[in-house]
Amino acid sequence: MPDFLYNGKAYYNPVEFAMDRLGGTWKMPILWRLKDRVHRYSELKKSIAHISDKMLITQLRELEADGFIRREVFAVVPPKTEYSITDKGRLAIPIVETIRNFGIQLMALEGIDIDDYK
Amino acid sequence: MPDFLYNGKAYYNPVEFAMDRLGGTWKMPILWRLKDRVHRYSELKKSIAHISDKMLITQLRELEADGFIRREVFAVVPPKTEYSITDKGRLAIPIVETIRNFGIQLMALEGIDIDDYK
DNA sequence: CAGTTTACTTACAAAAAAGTAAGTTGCGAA
DNA sequence: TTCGCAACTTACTTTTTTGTAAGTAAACTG
Repeated sequence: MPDFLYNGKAYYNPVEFAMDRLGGTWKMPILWRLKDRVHRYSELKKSIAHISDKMLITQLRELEADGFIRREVFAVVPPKTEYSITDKGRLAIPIVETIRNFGIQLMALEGIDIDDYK
Repeated sequence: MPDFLYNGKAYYNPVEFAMDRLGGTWKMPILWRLKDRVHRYSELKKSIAHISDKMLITQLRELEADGFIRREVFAVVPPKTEYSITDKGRLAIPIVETIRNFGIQLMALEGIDIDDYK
């Protein structure tokens, strides 16, 4: 397995490259919400339990920098910002779904109640 | 999205549950090797560039505790230990492959050379 | 009896990710 | 003139993950 550099960072394999973009506690939950419809910042905040402003905004910014989502600001007061998924971001949805289904499968194996996810 | 507890830890969604088991720098590379054949500790060490003894052994232990791999010790000197994937671990392989393919796709989009992974 | 081999183990340090809490902006409403 | 709203921003701390380096065990070899 050869190494490669991207934006000054060394990666050892494609899994690491992918997870550097999709990984962490919050990115996949965000993409999962945006796959169905546009969300305002405050809607994401309400929809994703436990996330703090700091985490929400940093993850949104990183997803935007990676081209997975797009941010549209409206010049109104109080402010309004809408986040939506891009075509590139849509490429990630099947992967998120695969991971999610695997999680549900593992949860079922461990006897964790799954009904909320069906 | 409801929370749930497992082994004293709170999870917010199935993705987090799955990634708690498959995530980190080394677990998927290990499973990816074991999918084809049994490996001795030293073979994994040689095969996975940059991994330290500490990381290799801790990740192997966690994968074993989660039932994804199995460890067989031979009573010989110098020691010999073989690691192999379990049926449960095999369930993870398609997920690893999906993530890996997505990583390759992203790398291609960024103009990173992909030939080594085909 | 010192050296070699393999699979670990341990202590410690560094880096990365995540969390907490408080503050900022601009304007329309009360 | 103060208040509230929505979308951030900042400073700081804690937690988690990863890395580094050195050491151990047990038996066979020369």
